[in-house]
Amino acid sequence: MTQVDTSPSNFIRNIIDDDLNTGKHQSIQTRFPPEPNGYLHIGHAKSICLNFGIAEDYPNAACNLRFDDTNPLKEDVDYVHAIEKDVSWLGFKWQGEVRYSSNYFEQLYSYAVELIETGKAYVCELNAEQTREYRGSLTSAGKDSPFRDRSVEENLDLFARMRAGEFAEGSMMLRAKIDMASPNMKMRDPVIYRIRFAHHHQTADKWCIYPMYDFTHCISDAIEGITHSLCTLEFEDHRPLYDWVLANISIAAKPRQIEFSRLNLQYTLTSKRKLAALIEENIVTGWDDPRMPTISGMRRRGYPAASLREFSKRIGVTKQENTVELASLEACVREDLEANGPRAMAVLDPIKVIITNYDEAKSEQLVAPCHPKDESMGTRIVPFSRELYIDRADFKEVGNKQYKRLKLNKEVRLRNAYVIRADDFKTDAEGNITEVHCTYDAGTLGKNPEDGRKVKGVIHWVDAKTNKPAEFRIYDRLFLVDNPAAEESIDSALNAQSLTVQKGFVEVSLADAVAEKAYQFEREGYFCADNTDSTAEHLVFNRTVALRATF
RNA sequence: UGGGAUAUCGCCAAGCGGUAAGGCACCGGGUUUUGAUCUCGGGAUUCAGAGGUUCAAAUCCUCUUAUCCCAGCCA
Repeated sequence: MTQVDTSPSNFIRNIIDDDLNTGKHQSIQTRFPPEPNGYLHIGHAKSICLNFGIAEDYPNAACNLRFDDTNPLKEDVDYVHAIEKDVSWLGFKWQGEVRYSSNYFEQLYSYAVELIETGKAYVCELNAEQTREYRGSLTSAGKDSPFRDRSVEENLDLFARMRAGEFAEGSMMLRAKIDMASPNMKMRDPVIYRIRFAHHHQTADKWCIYPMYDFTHCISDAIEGITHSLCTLEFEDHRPLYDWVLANISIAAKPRQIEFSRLNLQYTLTSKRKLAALIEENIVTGWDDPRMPTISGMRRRGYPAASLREFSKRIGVTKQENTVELASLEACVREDLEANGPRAMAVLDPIKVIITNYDEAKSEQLVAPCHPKDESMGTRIVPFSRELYIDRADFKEVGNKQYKRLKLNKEVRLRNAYVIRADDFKTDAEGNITEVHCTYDAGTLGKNPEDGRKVKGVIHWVDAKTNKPAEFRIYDRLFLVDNPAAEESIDSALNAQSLTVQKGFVEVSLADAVAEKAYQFEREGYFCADNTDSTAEHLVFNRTVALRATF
């Protein structure tokens, strides 16, 4: 028996192993640092699982949740709460209190002053357009700002007055004095403070200057004792700056930034900005629309947190650009739901079945297992009587050999009940089937026909008397193209059929279905009651994912 | 010659000089009161390409090619 390997291996964990083995670090500290400017999505789930996963797997390791809130214009406390909820729901616990970069504004300011004092930062008055011109291009060097050689005293004075609110937004900025000719654009005297007369969700109106990401992140990491600062590939060019800041201020800690590739998922958008646009344009109903790749959307859709963790584990962590197939995610969802979803029956597109040889006054309380393999899930009562509903797709007057369902004059098994034979059917004026008349074999409950007849097909059904009406929301991918991010106009790539609604019935045991709790509606797929719209009076079920279909 | 990164099966991904793991997808067989599940079996003579070093190379060296990222007072 080989041991089940639960902790994944990847190049980052290899680095950590080395750092532990060589004694560089005694324990590991990571952080998950979202900006509270939107909801978390599947891409964040990868990062969360990486950072918190490391914290869980290494001795004395921990992971902080830190809001990188240095741009008050884009942020909101509502996002803070939603993000906390999503991380918790995914099953992770952050160390101590939630952190905010804004907690460190005062220290950040002091370090900026230090940089000025050592001649490594200066107040620049170039406007935005001039700044861009002076920066040069990818293939040509930039040129020094005319304000670059101000005296320390003047810089100190100006910076203090920037903080005091004496200057207009955009009129001044603090820049690190590095190298305007650096081949790395990020090192061409990057802006480290800008003026913003904006209300901040954490610090209110205390500040009118805000530090930039590159200055803030590395220092926040150092303050928190982060050993490994994990971020995505687009920050590779920022690493020299990250190290430069820490090397040029009086802080001892030297966290290491390591970059990994972000997750791309087929047919889905993983950009907060673009997801926000979908909401803006009413293409979806909100961040938690079940079609959204957000954690809250997937939760509402019925994806188990464990399946998202499993997915993160399976896709791995590398520096390679990647686009993961949707099938890979869905396989994780199905695997979890197959094991954990109690079975039930629901008919999404009903037609009536009348069992002509079944007593009108009679009704039975059939007992059905909640799971075909897991007896611990128990059983449920499924009422059976003369009139039932089956799915429209499960009856045909004539069907070929491949069609294993109900055909005229043929038999089929009603799941958890009897074998029936279709004798007749009725249609409406348009020729649509409205009723199927059947006879049942009373000797086939819980056993095969005694004469040895083979009945191949099995179809699901609900009792016409005791059922509960329900709305079913069937979801499909939001986009027709596998890389919607590459589209210049999203609208033409939209899948008009991303949501279809069906009205049908569920078995009575589902009357009090709890929101987000997964069920397998046999032969239909995995469903859960909608956490927003489902009520006892009006049941609404979301199809989380269909069953695998192999015919 | 701006800089930085990446190239292993359709999609992910192990591999770290000793002769190509695994998952998803796919294709076959079996079981089954879910066309589900489960189960058994199949698949890279080959690691972007070309040279080179070595008894031995996906792993080391050289060159080439392709792709991604960087010119916000966003993160």
